[in-house]
Order: sequence, then C-alpha cells, then structure tokens
Amino acid sequence: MASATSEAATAGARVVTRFAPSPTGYLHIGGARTALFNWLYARHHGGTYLLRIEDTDRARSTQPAIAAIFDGLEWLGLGGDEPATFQFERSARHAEVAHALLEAGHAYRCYLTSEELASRRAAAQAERRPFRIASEWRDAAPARWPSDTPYVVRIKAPREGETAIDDLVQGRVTVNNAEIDDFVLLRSDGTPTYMLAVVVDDHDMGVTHVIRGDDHLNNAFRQLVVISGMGWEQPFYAHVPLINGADGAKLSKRHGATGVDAYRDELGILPEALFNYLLRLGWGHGDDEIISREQAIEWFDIKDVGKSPSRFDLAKLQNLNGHYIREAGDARLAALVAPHVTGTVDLPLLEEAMPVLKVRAKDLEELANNAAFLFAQRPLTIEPKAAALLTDEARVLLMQIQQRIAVENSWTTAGLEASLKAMAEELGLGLGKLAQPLRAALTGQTTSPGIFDVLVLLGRDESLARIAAQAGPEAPVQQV
RNA sequence: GGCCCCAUCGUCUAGCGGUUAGGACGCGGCCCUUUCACGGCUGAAACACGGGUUCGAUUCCCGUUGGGGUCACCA
Repeated sequence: MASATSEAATAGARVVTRFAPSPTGYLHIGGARTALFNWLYARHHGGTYLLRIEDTDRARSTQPAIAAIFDGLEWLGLGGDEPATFQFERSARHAEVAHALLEAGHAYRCYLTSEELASRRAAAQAERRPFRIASEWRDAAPARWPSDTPYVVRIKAPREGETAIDDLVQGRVTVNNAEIDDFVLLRSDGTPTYMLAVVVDDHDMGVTHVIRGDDHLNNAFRQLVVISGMGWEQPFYAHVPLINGADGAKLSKRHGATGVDAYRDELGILPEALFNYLLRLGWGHGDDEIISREQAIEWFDIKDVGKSPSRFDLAKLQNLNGHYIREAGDARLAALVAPHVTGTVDLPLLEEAMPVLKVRAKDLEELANNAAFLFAQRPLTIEPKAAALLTDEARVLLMQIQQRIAVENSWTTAGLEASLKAMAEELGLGLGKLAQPLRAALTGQTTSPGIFDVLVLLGRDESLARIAAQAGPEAPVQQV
C-alpha cells in the first residue's frame, strides 16, 4: 500500500521518475513543469529521470513535435538521463501483456462495434443517465468468441468495492469501482492503447514515482486494474495540479504563448527564468523567490506541491527574466540578443554595451530594441518625442556641446561627465537641459543608457557626427 | 449531468488552533538620478459563505457557492 509521505515512499529505495509527453505539438508550458518536477524529484533523491515519447497515436504523433519537445527540454536543461523510449516501438510487448491478461481472465474480447457503443452512449445521454460500458462479452466464455469478427480487448474492471490511491500531492483519493469502466487495451487493429502502454512501460522501465498532470488522476484508477491484473507492484503517484491561463480557464492559444519555444524565440525569455518561474508555480519554500538549480534540487519535495491549480502570470515571469538578464554574462547575452537586433550588428560593441543595457530590459526583445541606437545609420530617425526636445534653443546648445567635446582629450565617462557638468554650471543650467537634447541627437530617443556611456560607446567620431546632424538652429529635423 | 479534486491580497505563495495574517509580482507614493531602468523606503490589497468542534478558528469537520479535472478503439 502506498504511503502518504515521500519520505516513507523512498526510504532506502531507488527513485525512478519519467516525463512522458505525447508528441502532438510543441512542449507545453504545463508539460515543462511536469518534466521539471520529475527531474527535481529524481535529482533530489539521487535517482534516475527518464523520458518516454507516447506516440501510440500514429495519426497525431509527428516528427517535428518530437524534435520540438526534445529541443524545449534541452533548452531548460531537463533532458533525460538515458536515451528516450519510444512507446510505439514497444507495441509487441504491450500486446503480450494484453494477451497475458486475456489468458488470466482479467480481460476479454469485446465484439461491440464503436458504432454500437456510440448509439448506446447517445441513448444514455438522452435519458440523462450516466453511461457505463456494459459489454455482454465481458462474461462470454472464450469458446463463444467468434474467430472471424473484429474485436477489441477490454480489461475486466472490478464492479464492487472501491479503490483508494494515496497520492503524494492529492492525499488519499477514493473512487467507487463502479465508476471504472472496461476500457480498451488493444484496439480492433491489434494496436495497444495509451492506458495499457503507459502501465507496461512504467513497469518495464522500473518507474517508482509517477509524477504527472492532475488530468491523469482518474486514469490512475484504471491503470491500477492492469497493474493488479498482472500482479505488479504499484508505483507512487503524484498528480500535480494543472496550470491555467490568467483568467483561470484552461491554458490555450487564446492566452498567448503556450509552447516553451515561443517563450524563448518570441518573448526573449532566458531558460533559467522559466525554470525559476515554473518551479515557484504550485510550489514554494518559505519566502524564497530567486532559486538556483542547485538550491531547487536540495529543497524540492513533492509534498510541498500545492493542491490547487495555479494561473500563469507573464508579468512575474518577465520580472524574473529581468533578474536573470542582469545576472547573465555579457558575451552570452550579446550572442542571444544579436539575432533580435535589426540591422548590422557589431558583436564586440554589443557586448561592450551590455553592462549598461542589461539593467534596463526584462526580455531579450526589449534589450535588442534598446541596443538598436548603437548600430543605427546616419541620418538617424528621430522619434517624435525626441524631436520635440530638439528646439531651436536646444540646437544652439548642441552646437556648443559639439564644440566643447570635440576638443575633449579624455573620451571617457568620467572625462565627459566632468566636462559637461562644468559646461552646465557655466551656463547656469541643469545637466538635464544638456543631456536630453544630446540624448535625442545621439540615439533618436528620449530614453537610453546614461548619456556619458552612450558617448563612449558610440565613440568620438560617430558621436560628433550625430550631434552635428542636429546642431545649429537651421539643422533639418529628421522626422519619423 | 455523474464521478474526482481544489479554495489566504488581482496573481504566485508562507501559515500547519492563539500572528499587527508574512513575502514576491503587479499597482500608488517617496528617495536615488541627465532620461529610462536598477536599487532602497513606503502605501493600498486576502483568509469565498453558512453551520458546527473548541476557551479560542485562516487553520479541524459538514454543507453551500465558486473554480478545475475527467467521463474515446486520444494521450
């Protein structure tokens, strides 16, 4: 019997977890978290974390989806400890188990057609009565089984009593056996269904802890019928609540990105940020928010996973992302940001600018936009708000600045700052009066890194050229 | 609809019978400051409701309401 605590569950025993996605699309955000929890649990207990691709549905499984899933897992650092198992390749073994069940009398051939079943279901629906498969073939003697008619193999589920699961997350969950139907093990074409394959594979792979989405909780009771029919040991179950959209409804395309690849490619999210965010969604450790991989491994326990579904909050992910961007190395960030920048990118320059750029962005896209001024070609396009700053008065000031810094012999932030501050003082103006028009002329925008940093990054020649283009009362304004 | 699960600020959460109900995101204010950020300080913001149990319920039990999941020859 399963124990309610993971401590007891793993006392002295080896831990094997697995992440088993069906390759019908990209790696879903919920799937990523399931993978994360499996990975963490295995790591925490020094166990093994396996991957299995549930591709028994030949029509819906695709190669691109398989690639996308591996890609997403790899990106998050959640690749399996061993090469992945492909479920479809194991169909012979699944069928073998189904036949063993058949021989033991725990399963039966059912000759009911799907059409027949559909009409019975419809009838039950019409009478507003719960439908339960009651196949007349359940108790038919094998001798009566036709040999020339297609059939499916169904499990013979118990009809009396009840079954309880001591779920590591949900606690003890009890269900009436009458609720469990005689589900299909082998389709009429002889191929195994998911419900059979998952049990056989988990057993054969030695999986000790099944950590998966809450949507499988009901399936656990079905799967237990197969397990007991085979006399196998049952694994520990941990059904993790699902992640919903911001409105509480099931996460879907309507809520924006649902595949992790989109968070990487379109939203400019760093893997460590998504890792941290997903970890904290449905799980907590006191007041800790920023948690490293190593710390997560040490702290993670399945018993601390909450029981209620949580909502996905992009703002919080972006906040975390901003934190990790600030922590990331400049060379790495420059390489990641470069593809997002329009125009010809000077990678060394981008890296050089990174320290002052990365404190101002919450995603790679924003970072790229903020870096764009570095690579802009003259004449610069001036944003309306920046153009408004370039008044006649400001243009005169720009001319004075140009003359002053043209002879500046220390082209450093310190030298430039001393020089411009002195100038502002001489003119009896605040530094802002000089800095804002200068910023507009240099970047075409009203916001940017510190103005002295901009000057240094751009270099003397480029800076002077950009200033000259806007200096003087008669200089033409390059409107957008 | 049947069955299963869930319920603390808008969101993620801490709490595990006695707390000024804590933190984080977001939002407002202040500070820092050449802009924007970062950072610091600070404010508003929650125990869904109704019954019990108890000297005492956010915490335990029951119900209501609300939300989620699931009812395939999909996984």
